[in-house]
Amino acid sequence: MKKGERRKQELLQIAYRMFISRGYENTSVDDIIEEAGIAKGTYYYYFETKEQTLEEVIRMMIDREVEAARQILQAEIPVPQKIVGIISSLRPTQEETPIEGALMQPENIVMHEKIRRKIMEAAVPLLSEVVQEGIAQGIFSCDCIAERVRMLLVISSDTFDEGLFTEPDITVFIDMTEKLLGAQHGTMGFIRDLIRSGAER
Amino acid sequence: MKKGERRKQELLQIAYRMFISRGYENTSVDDIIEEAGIAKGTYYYYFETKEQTLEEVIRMMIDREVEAARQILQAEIPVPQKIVGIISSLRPTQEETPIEGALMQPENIVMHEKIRRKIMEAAVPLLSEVVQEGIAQGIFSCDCIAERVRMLLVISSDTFDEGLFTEPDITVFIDMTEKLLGAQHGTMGFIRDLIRSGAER
DNA sequence: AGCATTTTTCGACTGTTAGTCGAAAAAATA
DNA sequence: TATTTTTTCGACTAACAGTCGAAAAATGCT
Repeated sequence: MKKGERRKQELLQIAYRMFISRGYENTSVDDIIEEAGIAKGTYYYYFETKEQTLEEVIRMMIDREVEAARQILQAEIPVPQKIVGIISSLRPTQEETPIEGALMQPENIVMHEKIRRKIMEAAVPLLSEVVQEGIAQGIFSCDCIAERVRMLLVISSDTFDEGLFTEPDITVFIDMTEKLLGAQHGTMGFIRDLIRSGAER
Repeated sequence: MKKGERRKQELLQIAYRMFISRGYENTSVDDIIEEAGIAKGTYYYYFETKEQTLEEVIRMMIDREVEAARQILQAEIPVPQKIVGIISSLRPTQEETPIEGALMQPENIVMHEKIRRKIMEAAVPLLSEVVQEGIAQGIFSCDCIAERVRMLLVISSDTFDEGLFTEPDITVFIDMTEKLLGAQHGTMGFIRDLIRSGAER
């Protein structure tokens, strides 16, 4: 029962790398087993279907990202920075895709969408907590927190996944974030500088 | 050159019906040709790939919906109603899926996402025009119209495609729509009644 | 150790699918 | 009628996910 667990982790790692770099649809089970140097039957001894592998790969990613997000949750930084920090730590791709980077958007919809949904689930409770904190500090003021957080995530993933970094896009995003949470105008303005300095790199 | 065009339309109709009712992924080319009573080669005489068929089916749907949306654009109704009318006329599924209805969300991501993007493209200019009209009438007040319209579409598709019709979801949606466009509180409140009366059915 | 049981591995096999191709049939044109 | 173009056919290929029974390796038991 020891060897098995190691093998499974190894396969998950390989699948993870390949799904990220070439995309889920463009990675065949044969590709994975060739890379791993095992036979078809061995693969299916560990996974019921290819989709289950994807599911587990995503769970792995999310777990890691949620862990990072929890760190930020407990950090000693201003609430607005926490929000942005958590959202961007839960962002997929970016560092994940070594060089290519864009291979996540164009034709890898299924994986992208599954990730998006899982992140949504994981992020709502975390961010809700931070928003509560913000309300307690008088920075935010709103009801229906979970629903607002959800909407914040939706507009974030649209804006950032789609790579909409024009000035008006950012302006609207900031404006909406502030109004969504009932924050004073300017509260989230620092996002602009963050994106600007991040985009240069 | 006449028979060919008819055949193609016929195939598009069949594909359309099958994609909608069973989903794109669950419809094989063999299913389509069996339904149409033709041979494989004939299908591929009209379409390069299955995906191209999907593309054309979607174009067909969107064209039809955009036509309906244009009617609303020119109608003599208040601007807020126009906005809602256009958005819901561009909504996929609903009437499209005769009985099943839900077959669009669960495991038909690729098609759903392609439709979403196409609708986005088509809807932004239409809605921007209406928003302009609203601004001229003093009902709305905002800059970055295209970006705001885009965001409105994003939150609409999330809220409605996902079927989030709880009271808080609707409240937040209405609130955000008003703030997004710089409308007075209450301007979009009628949406609640619309959803309520629509949901009963 | 020797034997039995469980875990892990193998790879040939099946079935489904998208897509190809050359040749025949049908329609249009001359 | 002859020829050229459009349309149709269906057998074929290649890629793929997933199955299965049997062999090998590891583990436990006495």
